[in-house]
Amino acid sequence: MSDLLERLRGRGWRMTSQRRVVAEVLDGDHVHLTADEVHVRAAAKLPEISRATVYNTLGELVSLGEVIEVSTDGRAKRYDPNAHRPHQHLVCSGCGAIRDVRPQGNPLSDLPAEERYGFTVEAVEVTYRGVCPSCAT
Amino acid sequence: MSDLLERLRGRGWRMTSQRRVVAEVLDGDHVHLTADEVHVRAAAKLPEISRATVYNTLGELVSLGEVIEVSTDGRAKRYDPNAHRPHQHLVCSGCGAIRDVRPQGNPLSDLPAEERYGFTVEAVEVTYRGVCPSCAT
DNA sequence: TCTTGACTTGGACTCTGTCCATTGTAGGAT
DNA sequence: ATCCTACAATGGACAGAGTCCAAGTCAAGA
Repeated sequence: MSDLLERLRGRGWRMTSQRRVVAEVLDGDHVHLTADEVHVRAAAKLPEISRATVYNTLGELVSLGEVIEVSTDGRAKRYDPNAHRPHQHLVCSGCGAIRDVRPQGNPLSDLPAEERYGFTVEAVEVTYRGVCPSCAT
Repeated sequence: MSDLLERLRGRGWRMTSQRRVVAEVLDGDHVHLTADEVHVRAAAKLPEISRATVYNTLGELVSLGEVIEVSTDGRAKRYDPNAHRPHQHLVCSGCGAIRDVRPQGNPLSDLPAEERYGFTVEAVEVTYRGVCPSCAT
């Protein structure tokens, strides 16, 4: 994750302890925290960090393309630091748990022109929905 | 849409003027209203209908599988009455407009077992993101 | 027509997220 | 090493979306 910090510094990001802590909290695979969860974990390391700063920092990371914003359920958005490897999400309808999954040989053939209604299509999102082992009891 | 009302009555739904009005508002193709928009349009026909009833009714229609809940942007959920023909969504990142599109081949190839993390996979959602003609200026 | 349990109402409340004026500080300049 | 200042953090008020609940209403079966 220090390479992330390097990259950000290179882009002219002013490095503050708050931003560093938020970046640290977002490290790892299969991490999909809500802004509030990020705040709680960040505050454990830096108690005086404010909610507004967490929201600001997450928003900046998303704009910079370092973090992906995922809203799978209409509740709180989740933040996925695994932005540099394309992947899809497997979501539990019970508890909302999310796992990253990788596309097989399935390149999501582009939408044919006659189905585009004049849109410029830029991305495709695939979400698998199901029930996780813990919720399946 | 009267066939919808028939189906609901058949399932033991008590038919009230509020429910009828909500069902009418949701009629048509490419309809993806927010709960609030449904409330405004319903209130135009039945002024005393309450927000809570609109939410209740939409929730019931979703449970019954007659309407699909779509949350594409972390803002208000949208309600899609076109639940009986499988389809995908094309969403404008600018204004949030949604169009229904139909799958070409069969992009829903199941997730391979080794990628399921023990989940029971029940559905796949595909969302194309882009910019609509009006926002492309 | 009567009865009753299902439905509706509206207002309070929660959760998520944004805004803004004020205060603090990273990091280049001296 | 210290000073400056533009950029960042703070926290509290605010807003939008949705849920909850106690009380009143009504659809439809007897």
